[in-house]
Amino acid sequence: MIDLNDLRARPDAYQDAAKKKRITFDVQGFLKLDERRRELLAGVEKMRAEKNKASRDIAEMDKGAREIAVKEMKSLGELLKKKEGELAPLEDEWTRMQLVIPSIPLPNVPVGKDEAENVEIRKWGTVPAFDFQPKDHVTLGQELDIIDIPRGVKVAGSRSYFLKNDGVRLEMAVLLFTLDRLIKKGFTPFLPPLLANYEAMMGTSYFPGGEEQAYAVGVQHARGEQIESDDAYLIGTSEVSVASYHRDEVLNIDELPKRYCGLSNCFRREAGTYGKDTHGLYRIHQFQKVEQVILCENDPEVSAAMHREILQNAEEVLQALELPYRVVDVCTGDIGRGQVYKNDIETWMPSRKNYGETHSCSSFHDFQARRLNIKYMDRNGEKKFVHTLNNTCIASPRILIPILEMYQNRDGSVTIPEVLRPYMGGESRMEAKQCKSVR
RNA sequence: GGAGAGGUGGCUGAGUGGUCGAAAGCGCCACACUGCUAAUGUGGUAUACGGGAUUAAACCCGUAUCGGGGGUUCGAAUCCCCCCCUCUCCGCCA
Repeated sequence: MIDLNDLRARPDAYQDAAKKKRITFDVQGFLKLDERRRELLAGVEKMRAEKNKASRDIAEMDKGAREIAVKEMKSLGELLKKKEGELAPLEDEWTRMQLVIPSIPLPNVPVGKDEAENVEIRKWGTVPAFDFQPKDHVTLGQELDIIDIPRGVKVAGSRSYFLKNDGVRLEMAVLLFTLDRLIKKGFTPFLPPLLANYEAMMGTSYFPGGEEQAYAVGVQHARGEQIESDDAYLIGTSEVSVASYHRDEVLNIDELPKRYCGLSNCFRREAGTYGKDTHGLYRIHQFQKVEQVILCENDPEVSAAMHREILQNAEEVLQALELPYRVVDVCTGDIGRGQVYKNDIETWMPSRKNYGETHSCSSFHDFQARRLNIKYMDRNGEKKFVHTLNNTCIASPRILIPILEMYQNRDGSVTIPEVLRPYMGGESRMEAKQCKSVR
């Protein structure tokens, strides 16, 4: 949600933002509605004021006068109801439209139409040259008996998988390693609810717009008709739960910034991606992620510093894992409705012969905070909306793609990254046709 | 799922039909006092929307909001109905 006064003051800036973000939003149309609403509202409020005043007067009247006044009040009440009836649909539309007004991207965001126009800002690590024919993570996972995609599909449909044996341990290792690092840096860890209500989905700005990407929780009859539903959605990221943690709260400035991280399963319907990234563990319905969430002061410089911090945290994890990556400035066409600035980190994936997105670092300024109604008390006793930011710190099993592929050896075994070994009983290799769980 | 109690401002907590947007306390802000700190005194302090004055903020008026929605009434925090949530007890259960 944006500041309406700001929209009224510089409508062109918002129309421009919508255009650059490739979001359809008719600013002039909204302003017309806004004006019409104000007109009607003024009329309604005037009538209400009259009615309220008359009501107060009645209290001091004697019986006879009161009876006459009450009669007059009834007809006034009916007129008012009619006026209110005219206003109501306008108010609904006005509220609905406000939720889809995009925020204005920061000046340094490159203008572009889609992800192809994202701009690389730095690279780390060296893309490897194998002196043997490398395998992809699907083959490696199969041979090591740590990933079973066909049976995942059998049980849960497309884009499903089983991790087993060391695949389980490797994923847990990666998550725990990352979580521990963040905790050491002062982040408060959360295992948040995996189910969130509409308020949380809307507040973090996934709704309206992202409904079809979220699994809604309901009870369906076998024939498919909905017989019962809950106001609950499976989260696509713990950002939803963790950022909503302080919804409707007023924080103390001394508590800021809040450095939070959530470890959660993430669920995505991936509607509209048929045929895209169908191979392997890249695009799947369910995964696990350690997500960083920051609430800080309403100050662009402070939140910019926080943005750099959480971006660096993620980069440090990849560096510790010795995985080559690059960081891009996400262009206006690929940035979300609410984000004012966004970086993606893409990690080298040998089988794709390319960098693949593994992290996404977003600054929202007060866009989410307005929806979530999260404020803080300034030093002058003034209440302000916080700024919110979030960034992936690690997401698995997607990160297993580069780990398995980068660390594979000629004999089909996979070396366990050094920093993960303490989380895997000190072991250093995963070898084919061995099941360590029964060894 | 059954029975009972309850949801009021940043917090605690009064308020059962008419200046109640709401007592009191805490917290916070401003000012005063005071070697500093602490303490004390005085005043201020909900949010959103709309209008007016000014235009860097301050200010004035109005409307709505006491979990959410609907109803009764000239008038609702207060009465009625539905829903949501919390607590206690019972049932069921990983």
